[in-house]
Amino acid sequence: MTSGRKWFIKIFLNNTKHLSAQDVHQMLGNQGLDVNLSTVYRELQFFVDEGVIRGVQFADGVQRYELKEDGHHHHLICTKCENAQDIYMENDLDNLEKRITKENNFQISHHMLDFYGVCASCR
Amino acid sequence: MTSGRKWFIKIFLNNTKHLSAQDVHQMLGNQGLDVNLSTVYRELQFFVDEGVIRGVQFADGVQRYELKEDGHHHHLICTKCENAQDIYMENDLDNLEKRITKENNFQISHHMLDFYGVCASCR
DNA sequence: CTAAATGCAAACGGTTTGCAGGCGA
DNA sequence: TCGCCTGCAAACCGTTTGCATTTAG
Repeated sequence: MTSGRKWFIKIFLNNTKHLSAQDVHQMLGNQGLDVNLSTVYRELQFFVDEGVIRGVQFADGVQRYELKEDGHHHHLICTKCENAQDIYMENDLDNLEKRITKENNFQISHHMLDFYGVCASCR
Repeated sequence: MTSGRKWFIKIFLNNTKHLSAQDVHQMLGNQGLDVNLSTVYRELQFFVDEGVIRGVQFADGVQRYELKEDGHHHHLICTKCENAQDIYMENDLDNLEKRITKENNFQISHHMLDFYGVCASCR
């Protein structure tokens, strides 16, 4: 457990956002920590392998990460300010998944559901 | 309307798949059409601007395209063979969208819903 | 002391762009 | 003819990798 790694955890725990490698790199820089960008990528991969974080993709194709302990949820992505917030749904799409699995003979393991639109503060 | 552009349309009309620029480039090549890759990107952008096709993103971050006239639908993406098929839902998530819009004060314009799993032929 | 973590530079894959020439209307 | 379409090469951006060095346990 190195000092750099400790900072990683702090950044993710203190942040509700969905961070790209560049985001993390910049936030470390803001704290005076001059960590190499490739180290950032390696740390992110490390935490993915450890099951601590998980990658998410929005429409721009950039890889972002979120804490896995936040559980399964979906995103409201503002097309103006680019911010994304999490939303949680009871029962999620369980019934829908069951129906689709049956009707299409396709064994669903998980899904990604993201809503795009304009958030309250951008309207 | 150049000869190359005609081929583009054919490829999309004859194809139910979700094609990346590289896919299209290769398919053109298979037909003996040696179109430059950057031309492919430009054609794709042209058809996006014209409203003929639309970009879609799966988990790998590669930009793919589908015919817009296929209407709104979702995807069943096989994690083994990487193929994606379209599924259509009556009423879609209309009620869900309304509820979320109201509960979160977020004006939803559209959504992306993709299911990941194993398709019939890969099981 | 050893394995893991890091910096650095180079390579990579997908995508975009500037420019010069070619083609369609 | 004129403007759009195209090829080519170079640049770009996010990401990965090899290698030498430093650090933690």
